[in-house]
Amino acid sequence: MSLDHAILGFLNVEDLSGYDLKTRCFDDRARHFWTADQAQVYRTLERLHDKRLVTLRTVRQSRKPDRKVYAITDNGRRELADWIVSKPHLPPARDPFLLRLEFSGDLNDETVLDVIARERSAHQDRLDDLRARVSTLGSGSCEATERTCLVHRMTLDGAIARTRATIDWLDDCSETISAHMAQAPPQRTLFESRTPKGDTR
Amino acid sequence: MSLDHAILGFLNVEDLSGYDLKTRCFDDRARHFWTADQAQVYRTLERLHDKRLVTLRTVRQSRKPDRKVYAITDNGRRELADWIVSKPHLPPARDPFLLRLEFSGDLNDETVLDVIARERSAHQDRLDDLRARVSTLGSGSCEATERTCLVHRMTLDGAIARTRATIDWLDDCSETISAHMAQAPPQRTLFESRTPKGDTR
DNA sequence: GAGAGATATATGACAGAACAAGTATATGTG
DNA sequence: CACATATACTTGTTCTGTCATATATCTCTC
Repeated sequence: MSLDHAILGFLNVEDLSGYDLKTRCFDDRARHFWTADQAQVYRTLERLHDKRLVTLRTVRQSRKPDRKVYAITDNGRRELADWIVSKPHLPPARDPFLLRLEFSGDLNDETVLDVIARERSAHQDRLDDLRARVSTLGSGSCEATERTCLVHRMTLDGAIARTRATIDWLDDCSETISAHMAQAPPQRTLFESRTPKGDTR
Repeated sequence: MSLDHAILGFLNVEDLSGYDLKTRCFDDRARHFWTADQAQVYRTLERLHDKRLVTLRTVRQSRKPDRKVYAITDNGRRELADWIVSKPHLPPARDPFLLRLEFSGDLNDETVLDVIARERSAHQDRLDDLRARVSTLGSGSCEATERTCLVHRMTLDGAIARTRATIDWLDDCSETISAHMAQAPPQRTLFESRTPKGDTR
């Protein structure tokens, strides 16, 4: 699965320890398209080592705990390249906000507007973060090859494009509901006043 | 988890069996924002029943297997309403395509263009499906309340907006790489170029 | 010198999700 | 008549991801 290949991908650029992968890669560089927690990273590294896709050397440090530094093998590189060009499969859609929205038909307009506004705010925060990261790119933070730098920039642009589209759509939703409010009479709130239909068990 | 609330949401509209939920709800109506497999649906229904959020009645059918029809309880409705207005949390980003793109710095341009084109095609299929579903909405397929119909339309619009943004961005990526190809000398290929043969991972 | 925080790795327990397969009945198709 | 398909529910297994916690050392600050 993808976490294996994510780790192989980072190791293809440079040798890294589990700690490096967690902090520098997943929490920092890749956080707009993949995340992983520490336990997952360490266990996956073990698995990749068993499969001979990475090698391991222990680096003693003078005044810090030992580091276990992993390096990709030729098998690992082959596995990575095969995966990159393998058949694309879109992950199953799973969007908690659309779920909420779908079921908010019974809520009053003010409540729905508030739910939308809070969702918008979360996406705006994400957008600010993405833009801040793009703005640091030109200024020497990308010391890798030009191509590596280019595709990284592309992933940020992709995340930005989708986030912007989401925010614009949320604004449309707010407008639609506001318009609906203006022309419709104040509504009854169905949620509190449902007729109890169920006997207990 | 969200699946619990998805099921409560559907049951808030009408009583349903596990089979109904799987086929009519998750595979059909909700496939643009949530999916679930059969095992998951049945096990979740059991859990909701244990928690007294739904009730169960068995309906004998003359020439078909019995149906276990579930109905939401007042507790279930309360749980659902609380969840809808609860603090939004954006799910951690997890996009296999961005992962591939990030690590494709070593591939030759033609290969990357092909990977992008195949990804675009998958999104285009999704977009076609979404548009087809929107176009059936006006014509009486939405027999529910006006509000229920409105928010459902909004969820489709949201999925469309994001898919369109993704396709536009993929086109930008293709253009950028084509431009890069035109001006740069033929590149060394660190990876062997691999024939893009489907293989699911 | 006490405590917070960063560096570094590891394990146990568990829930959620995916994948596979099994049971049963009825209908339609070639 | 065999086979596929639709209806309807169930079980087993594995994988993935999350959370909490543990160990150990060093640096910085109050």
